[in-house]
Amino acid sequence: MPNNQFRRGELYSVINGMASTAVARRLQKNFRNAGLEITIEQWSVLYHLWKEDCLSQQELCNRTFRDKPSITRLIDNLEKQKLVKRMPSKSDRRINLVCLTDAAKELQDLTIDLANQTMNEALIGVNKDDIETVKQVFQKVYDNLT
Amino acid sequence: MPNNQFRRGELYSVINGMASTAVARRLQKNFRNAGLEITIEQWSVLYHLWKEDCLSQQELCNRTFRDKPSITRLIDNLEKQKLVKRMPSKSDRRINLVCLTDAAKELQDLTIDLANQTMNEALIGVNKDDIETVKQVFQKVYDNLT
DNA sequence: TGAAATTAGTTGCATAACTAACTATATGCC
DNA sequence: GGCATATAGTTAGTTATGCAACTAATTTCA
Repeated sequence: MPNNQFRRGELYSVINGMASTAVARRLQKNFRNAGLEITIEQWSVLYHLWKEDCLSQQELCNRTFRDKPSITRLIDNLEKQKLVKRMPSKSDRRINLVCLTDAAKELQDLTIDLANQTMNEALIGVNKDDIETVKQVFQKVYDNLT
Repeated sequence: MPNNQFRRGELYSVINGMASTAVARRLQKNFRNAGLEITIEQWSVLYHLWKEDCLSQQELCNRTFRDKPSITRLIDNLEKQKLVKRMPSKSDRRINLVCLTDAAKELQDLTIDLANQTMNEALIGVNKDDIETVKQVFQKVYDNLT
């Protein structure tokens, strides 16, 4: 199990996503403790659908930074759990629109609360300017590489 | 495929490790282009062994922030590729010491160069103080959650 | 109009992650 | 000494990721 032997100055740890996986693990645990059976990856898809329902799979790829096979399988699993439904687009028969079910709509408030709580726990003692800096660095890194 | 539609101010994207996975993907690609068949996960294990050879699996868990089954399988795969060898510890028969082979030692310089190059590409236009801030925030988040 | 190229999505294969349950060895303590 | 507990590592099952190759529908353009 991970412990606290991380040493400051270890840039390669950034590659391994140390902090973000710690957040992800905690959020997953908080979902489980609340009796929710969704994974954080599934939740991240739902999150974008709550903001805008019935997106194409390609649009979900763009918004969640995943490739197409990943989205295909996440949607497969979400469909099995009856949280989303694939609807063929009327204007372009190549496209599946992914739409929320009522069951998924009911998860929105609770899970977003849990996510906010988790982020608050994670960010105790971190000041707002530094959070802004992290976001800007992430954006820059992402832009540099894509 | 991920594109550049990320919007600033989207904290949940941090959860998904957007930037660190972009770095990981790029490093993986750079390995492949150099004809190296190792994954970045395998490389992260080798990286710690280059700093200190013949660590126990538990110690590799601690240093790479992975759980025990993950390390078991990474070592399985590294052993298949003849890059490490499990050696039973003489003082404690529960322990496997994971030691580098000569083949692995030869990978050190090239792969660390590739990693440095990748980090440099990723960090173009990011100033040193901001990198320090990111590392400190990561450390704080990690400490908060563990 | 019709062939070539592009776009949306799926499938197969390999690697890796997490959880839970397991074996084997070592340690603590009465 | 011997039982309870802790530690090191493995195995099984599910989910997720990355890549390459694939099908089907749409667009481009000669």
